[in-house]
Amino acid sequence: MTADKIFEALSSAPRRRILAYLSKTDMTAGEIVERFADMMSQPAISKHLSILENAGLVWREKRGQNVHYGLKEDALSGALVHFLAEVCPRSRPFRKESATAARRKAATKPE
Amino acid sequence: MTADKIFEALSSAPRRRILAYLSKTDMTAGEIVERFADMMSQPAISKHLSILENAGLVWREKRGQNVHYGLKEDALSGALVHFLAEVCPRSRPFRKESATAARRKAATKPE
DNA sequence: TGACCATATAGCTATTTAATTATATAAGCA
DNA sequence: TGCTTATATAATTAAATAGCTATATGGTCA
Repeated sequence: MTADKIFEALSSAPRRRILAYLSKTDMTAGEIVERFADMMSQPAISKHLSILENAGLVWREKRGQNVHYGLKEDALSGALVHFLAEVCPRSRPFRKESATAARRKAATKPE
Repeated sequence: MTADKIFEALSSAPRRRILAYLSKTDMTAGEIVERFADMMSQPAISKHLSILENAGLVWREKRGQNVHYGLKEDALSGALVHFLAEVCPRSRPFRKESATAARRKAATKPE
């Protein structure tokens, strides 16, 4: 939830790749592990997922034997837009646009 | 210049703080060191600056005895907006806005 | 209950990171 | 030239990260 945790979570290429997968659709841990087959072990992915969850960037839901993960778009775009607004003053317009996007998303998929 | 380097550069709180300073005005290395007095040594700051430069997020110019640093807003906002567009499909509108902002910035401060 | 999935945790190791102090480089000035 | 200031680099060390294998946890199903 803090900027520290979010940016640290984003500093890993595998974790950014997981976020990209989740941006298309929710997935189970096992499905994500498959995408990294012969590249990384199951426990490694599990760790990455817990880091992402801890940063507040993904949600997790146990359904029976499986654990489903999904992207929390608001948290991600919110954090980056906030940072951009702070550090790229000339990009201020982003802010207004972000508020709109956030509202649109909130209406679609309440967390 | 790569996403890897940029996100790794952004993963450090002191480095993000340096970027925030530079978003207000260009500074010399020494001025930046002062802001971190009794928190971090001069060589530590020097290293952070070289990581930021290496990621393409700041420029550096030697003027006499001093070295001036400044933010490369285009690189920073470009990278983050590109990432947002990839990972937060519902934030697509950002893209159009970003193109506008980039053009505005390019006209103001060519790299 | 007992075997079998799916996922998480433990314990370990190698690598990377971030800081420090000490020193080098190079510009400015007496 | 020789001193001082500004910045970078080197060498070292402590702590954090990322991966692995092995194992635990907890749900499902016969």
